[in-house]
Amino acid sequence: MPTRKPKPTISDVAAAAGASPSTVSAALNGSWKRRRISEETVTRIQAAAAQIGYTANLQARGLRKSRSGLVGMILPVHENRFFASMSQSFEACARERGLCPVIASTLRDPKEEIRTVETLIAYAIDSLFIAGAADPDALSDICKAANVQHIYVDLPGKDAPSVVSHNYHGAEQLSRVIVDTMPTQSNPARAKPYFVGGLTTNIATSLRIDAFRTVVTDRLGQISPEQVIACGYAPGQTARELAALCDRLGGLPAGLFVNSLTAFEGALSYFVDLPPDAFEQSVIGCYDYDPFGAFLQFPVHMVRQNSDRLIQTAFELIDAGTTDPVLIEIEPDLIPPRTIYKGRFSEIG
Amino acid sequence: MPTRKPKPTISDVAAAAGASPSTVSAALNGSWKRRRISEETVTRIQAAAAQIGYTANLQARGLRKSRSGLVGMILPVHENRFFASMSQSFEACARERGLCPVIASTLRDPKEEIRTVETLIAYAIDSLFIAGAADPDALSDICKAANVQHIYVDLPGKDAPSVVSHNYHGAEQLSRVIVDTMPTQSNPARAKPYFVGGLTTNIATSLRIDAFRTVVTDRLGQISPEQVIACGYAPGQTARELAALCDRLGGLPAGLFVNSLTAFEGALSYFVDLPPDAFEQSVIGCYDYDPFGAFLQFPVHMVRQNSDRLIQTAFELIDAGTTDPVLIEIEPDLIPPRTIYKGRFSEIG
DNA sequence: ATGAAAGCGCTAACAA
DNA sequence: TTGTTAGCGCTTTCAT
Repeated sequence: MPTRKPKPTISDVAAAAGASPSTVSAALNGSWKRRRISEETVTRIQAAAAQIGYTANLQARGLRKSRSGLVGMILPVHENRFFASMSQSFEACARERGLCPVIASTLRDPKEEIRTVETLIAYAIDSLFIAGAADPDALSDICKAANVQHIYVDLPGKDAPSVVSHNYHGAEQLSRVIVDTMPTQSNPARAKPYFVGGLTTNIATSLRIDAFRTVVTDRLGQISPEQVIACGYAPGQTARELAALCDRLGGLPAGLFVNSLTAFEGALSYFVDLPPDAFEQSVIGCYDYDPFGAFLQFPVHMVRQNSDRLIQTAFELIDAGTTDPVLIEIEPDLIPPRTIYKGRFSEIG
Repeated sequence: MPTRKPKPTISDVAAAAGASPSTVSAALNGSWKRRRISEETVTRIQAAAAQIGYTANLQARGLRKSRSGLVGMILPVHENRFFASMSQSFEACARERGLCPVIASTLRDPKEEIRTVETLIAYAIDSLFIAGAADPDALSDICKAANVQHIYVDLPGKDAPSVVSHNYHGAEQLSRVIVDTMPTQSNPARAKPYFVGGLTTNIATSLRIDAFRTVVTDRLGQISPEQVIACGYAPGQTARELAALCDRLGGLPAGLFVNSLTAFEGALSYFVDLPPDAFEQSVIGCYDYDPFGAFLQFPVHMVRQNSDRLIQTAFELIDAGTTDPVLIEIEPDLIPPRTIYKGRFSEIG
């Protein structure tokens, strides 16, 4: 077992460079311009630091400055292309600003959300981005109590700024393309479009349902409550609900609006057992985009939220110190079936 | 603008409970059992703490104990179902241990990897999990210099324990199913199987290529170098290479082994422009699994790495303080086309 | 059974 | 132009 050599500290550098700790501190963190320290000393100190392999202890710095340099984001799941894109954008924006991103998934569990936010605050994060929380407003309360700057992305909240997709518009477009291209069904039970997935307590979901209802009523004259199945996000649950529905109808409905990728994943696990021609009499759409989802066995219309703009705009608000509950809505895009969207990382991977 | 009320500290609690800071500290972090503090004082202190809404400053604690309670993981990209699953498993394991996970993506850029690891170390992470690094061994050096416990997941490294998928086995199975089910092609140019994606400098890729070569040679008698196109992970690049290949061959090859989901995504963006019958004379496989990829327009054989077991095993090694470069290989699973694997989160989403 | 005091590594006044 | 000092909030001997 090799002897643990302790990490060099600022005073080691001071000793090596023949300067005082505070001078070293200033020389190393850039604040030396304000402090009239000779450029020569600075170079000497930097050399010494490099020489002995000094790197700052960011915990200590954070403690002293009461700014940690950490930015937090919470989201429901990593295994979801939409949230994964949010993470990717979030990281890029955080890095640009010299901040260290901390991303936590909370599985849509309100208790877990609260625990996680408290933990992040305990680490003195400078700001928090909230995506897809089950109980957004509870989180706001915690942040306000702790005086932590925070912002909602993806879902609007009160008491803090929000940058969200224009859920109504997106769902309206998706509903229209579904309703307008639905094949005519010989079986009248299957002639109606259905909405499946999500939770009515989720604001995004409820806006999307509104849009779906309006479009359906507008185009078809009426809609019945059973056409909206907000059975949550869990794939397993969606699979079961869909199976039950198709059982009742005698096949897939002519139109299916799947709300969220996780629900869609559940739908897939049901679809897998269907014969290939089962999809011929249906048109399917999914709110949220996944490149693989775009090339399934049957065509799928998808709505792509612009995670880059969502996150970038949110960062700009945070940078500006915005704290009042403005609401900015970003237009999502309707992506036709069999279209692979080329993201900003398509030359990296 | 409301007055900033500073977060209550341990001495605020001390004052409120009529005790000393050190007693409060002990009472609150559980170390009071060792310190013979009366149960009554403990309850009194806990009450006071709850009363004034005290929560520990984890930065300060970390500084003092030189253990932050943070565990880091680096990976190439979030927008990849395999790595997203790793994140999900990593979070769960970290939380179980009362640790706070910090996940960073480094876009397969060696410089970025190093910068990121240095940042994580500067935040005094207790340990680091390395997944899919472009230059794994450079990271080991940094960790060792800083005395940070670390482990490789997904790719083996030297100088530290590794828990990886059995890449050879996985690729062998995938190659076999491809070669054995390849349709006979009228056009001899298209009769051979191809490997596309990844980098030969990546150990996982090179093992998979070995397996592919061996299987092809074994079954078909020979293999030529041009059958292996290790053009990196970027979707755009894979798309271009594939387009060029199909141009040369006059269509898709009879067998295609796509190495990694990002490469597969690139392949898709080429496939999208092909007529539906273009896939009839080919069998396609992808190393790594994606639920949507499992139900594409054409059947896809996929290899699913067991991220849960990968991460769990790695955590056990870390828990045990293992520091020598053991290599543990976890068997991946071959997933037949049109099979949706039900993960542990299928009832959550 | 509890408290006093020192110090983790850093930065920000304030002196010099 | 640089050094000295105090202190961020916490834990940990060591006294009491």
